Amino acid sequence: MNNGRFSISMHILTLLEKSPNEVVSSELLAGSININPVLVRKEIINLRKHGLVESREGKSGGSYLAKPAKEILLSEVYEAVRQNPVLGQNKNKPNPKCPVGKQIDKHLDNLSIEVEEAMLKKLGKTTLADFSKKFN
Amino acid sequence: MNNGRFSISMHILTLLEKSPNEVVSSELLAGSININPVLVRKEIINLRKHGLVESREGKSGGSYLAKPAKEILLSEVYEAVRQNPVLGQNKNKPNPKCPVGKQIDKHLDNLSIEVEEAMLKKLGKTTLADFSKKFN
DNA sequence: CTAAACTGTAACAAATTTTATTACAATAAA
DNA sequence: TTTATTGTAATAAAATTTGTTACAGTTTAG
Repeated sequence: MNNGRFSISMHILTLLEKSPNEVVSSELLAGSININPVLVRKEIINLRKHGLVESREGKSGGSYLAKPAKEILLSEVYEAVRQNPVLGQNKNKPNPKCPVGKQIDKHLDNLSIEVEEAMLKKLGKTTLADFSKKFN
Repeated sequence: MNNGRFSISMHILTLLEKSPNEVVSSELLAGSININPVLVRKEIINLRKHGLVESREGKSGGSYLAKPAKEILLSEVYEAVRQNPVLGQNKNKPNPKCPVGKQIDKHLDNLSIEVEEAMLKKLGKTTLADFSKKFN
């Protein structure tokens, strides 16, 4: 669940990267992403918690990158927004009386972890700076 | 969106693998997964469309694997249930007047494709038979 | 030193998506 | 020819995500 958060975070981070030495307001970010400023602020709280951005309150407040874009790996962004295993998970508990039902969650979790490792390895090869460079 | 389908499909396929030379009803599958039989049937329709299972209608009907478990790659299962890019996607159109907003969807899509390739490569190394062997 | 422009946060509402339920025609075996 | 089962549609309920409103707290600019 909760898809779309990676996109939103990447959008925020890219905009911040494009505004060095500036403090960007949630309103401005929301205008580019086209979502509600409150959602932006919530997402920023999360990014801050993971050490990717910093914010300043009060008038002419806003956010900025907590470290150089070259040092922000996209795998860090993924990990910051990650909530569930990539391969999903059962919401209902499978039947424990069934030999398959009894164990499937564990095996699917293991599989998900392996797949996630492969993803993170791939994402870890790109930095925010690399990503940002793609924009003309 | 729609997570949980990979788990459900894997559960179905594992149960079918564990019942060779048998035809398994949606009711029985639903009982192990602990979801509604109609959902199982819908998921089976999808798996059938992708050539992974076959079904028989009428009394003592049900489903069975369309080919040996050794020939079913978990990447095929993923592709069968795949609906959206792994990294998610924006629901709102970003602001086209913003240089970042204008291009971000394209760049995120490209990134998602690369990441998905890494995932599929990993998943392609395991067959349904391998997965099923993990169950005692 | 006060008004203005922000962030942080909570509470709630709306929209969307997922999951469940009910119902029944069609099919095929017993 | 009755019974168990799939296929499928329609609808309802539940869960999740997204949006909105409101406002206290903070900081800076004038």
